[in-house]
Amino acid sequence: MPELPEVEMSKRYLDSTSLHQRISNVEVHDSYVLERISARELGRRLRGRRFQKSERHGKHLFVRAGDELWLRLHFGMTGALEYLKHDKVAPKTARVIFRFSNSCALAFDDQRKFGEVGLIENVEKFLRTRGLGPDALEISFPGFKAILSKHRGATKAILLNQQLIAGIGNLYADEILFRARMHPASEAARLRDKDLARLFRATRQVLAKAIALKTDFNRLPKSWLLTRREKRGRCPRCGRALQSATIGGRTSWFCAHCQKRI
DNA sequence: CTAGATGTTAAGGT
DNA sequence: CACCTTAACATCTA
Repeated sequence: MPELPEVEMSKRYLDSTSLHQRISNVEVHDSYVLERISARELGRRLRGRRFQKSERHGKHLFVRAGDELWLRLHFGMTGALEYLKHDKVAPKTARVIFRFSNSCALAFDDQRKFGEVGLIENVEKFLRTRGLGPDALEISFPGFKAILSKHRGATKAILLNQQLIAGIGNLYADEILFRARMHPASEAARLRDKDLARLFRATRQVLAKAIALKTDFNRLPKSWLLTRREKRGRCPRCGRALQSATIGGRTSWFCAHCQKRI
């Protein structure tokens, strides 16, 4: 479930496993995930280089491999990284494998192939071109407020719009709205300062807590909606049945009693 | 067998 | 222009 917290975990995983090793080869097992680059070119540009550091923005991960050379990873719906120690065999759905000269490797695994692997020259330029908004954990309250109040539409749709705020996906958006006790369909432009402050606090709290718990769903607090986000799920706060509705094109789960429409 | 699933984008409508 | 909905992508599971 690669939303901001999961991508942050992938960043830390990559940082702790895959830096400073000489890239000896790049195997592309399915070029469907390659973005604007051929398998041959990807290998040609990366071979002989080392991953130096990584940066995350929203759901994107950038790995520096040289001057003006960054690997860009997006995890789509099912993307994940797996470090393969000493020729350990890659998972069947590994789409790209970065082989290191120490016989270890980093696999980009992606069952559903909605992920993206590409090379870019400049992170800032990429963010601009892609039109991504500020990272959900970097944005300030004034910035958050400005974005929400300037746009019409359901609050949840704004939270999900990567061009406005980058990193929040469908699951965490539901949790954020639950913690802020706000109905997902509340008109964003109508939120008052105290509502915005609540929503901002919930955003930071949910994302930070998810990271602190290493995005392990089994360890999420019992008070969270996420663990009950399913048919016949009940509100952890009041015990009433949760409802689902399509908002912003995605399925939303919420408690109609605790989350009032503003 | 069918519907739906964590992400993104294009197309068409209001 | 700003917003909405729907469909599409690939693949698995309930």
